[in-house]
Amino acid sequence: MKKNISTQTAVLDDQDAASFTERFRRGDLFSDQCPSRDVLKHITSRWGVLILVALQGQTLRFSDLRRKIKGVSEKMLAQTLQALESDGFVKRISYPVVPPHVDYSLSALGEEAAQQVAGIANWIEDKMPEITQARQAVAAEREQEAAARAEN
Amino acid sequence: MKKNISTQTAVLDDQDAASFTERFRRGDLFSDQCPSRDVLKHITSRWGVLILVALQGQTLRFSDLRRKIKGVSEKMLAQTLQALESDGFVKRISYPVVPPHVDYSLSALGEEAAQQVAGIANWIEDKMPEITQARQAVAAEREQEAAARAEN
DNA sequence: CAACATAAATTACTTTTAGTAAGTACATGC
DNA sequence: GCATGTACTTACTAAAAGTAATTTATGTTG
Repeated sequence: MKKNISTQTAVLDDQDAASFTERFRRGDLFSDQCPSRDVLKHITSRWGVLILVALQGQTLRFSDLRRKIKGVSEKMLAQTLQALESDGFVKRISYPVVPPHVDYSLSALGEEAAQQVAGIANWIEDKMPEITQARQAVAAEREQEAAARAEN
Repeated sequence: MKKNISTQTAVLDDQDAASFTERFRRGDLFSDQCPSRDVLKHITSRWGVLILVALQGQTLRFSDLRRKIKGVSEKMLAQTLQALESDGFVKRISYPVVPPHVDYSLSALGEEAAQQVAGIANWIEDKMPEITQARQAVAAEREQEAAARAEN
């Protein structure tokens, strides 16, 4: 933490400190250091989104998830599941058998989060043709500009 | 691409190749290599979410965004804006004046995307107290388990 | 007239994160 | 006694993000 030099800044910092807890109790994603940023990070992480959508309304084993979410490594799957578990979105139930058997499912909070990210996921899948078209249009524009710059 | 050894796998690969375009025309986020994965990456990237929400319904300059989104570096802001522009979500208008003036706003497609991510953003901010509680509960559980393991 | 400020980047460099491949534990079937 | 299946973990490498200084062109200040 920064040391205060003048009395005035000290007072200002104290006001900040007083509102700090209150400001972060309800999340504020535009604020640096707000814990909600970590939650956003976990939920919207590359594999977090897909895990949440995959587990919506169903229980799956580790290997099921690995098969369903094409391209995820065991390391990242385990890591992301642990992050989501820490946030209370994912429930992990381990049966002490050999070979191991571990079930993953969503908590009530996790199902809510999953609905939100499913919104994005479905929107992207739906609009993918439009997006592809838009990407090509932007790329074409850029080429034209590049050609115009080359003439000078 | 893998070389086919038997005729049978060749046929299977041809089927895959035939359906490849069709399978990816509409996005499939669970498929590896589907272009929709890149779009998801851009939209749900650490700063992508915040940029989309910040630009919802309004035009902002580069420096406005930098001020609004606390903690973003100039490099990452520029980089993420470029990615979102490539996907056709963000419109960039540069006025050739000194000092430079560049306006950023959302396209129709971008506004739709922003609505989706705003859903997550608002949900997190709303539920942050609950999430904080859940996290503490999970942390407490883990400590208990750790203590139980230590007894053995 | 030289120094400085300004907005929007970009570049070089460091640190953090993600990806890859191999290893671990233990019972069961061949 | 060696391969198999499951859910991880670990060591290493590649990629991405963070940090700080530099760029560009011009108008204002001293």
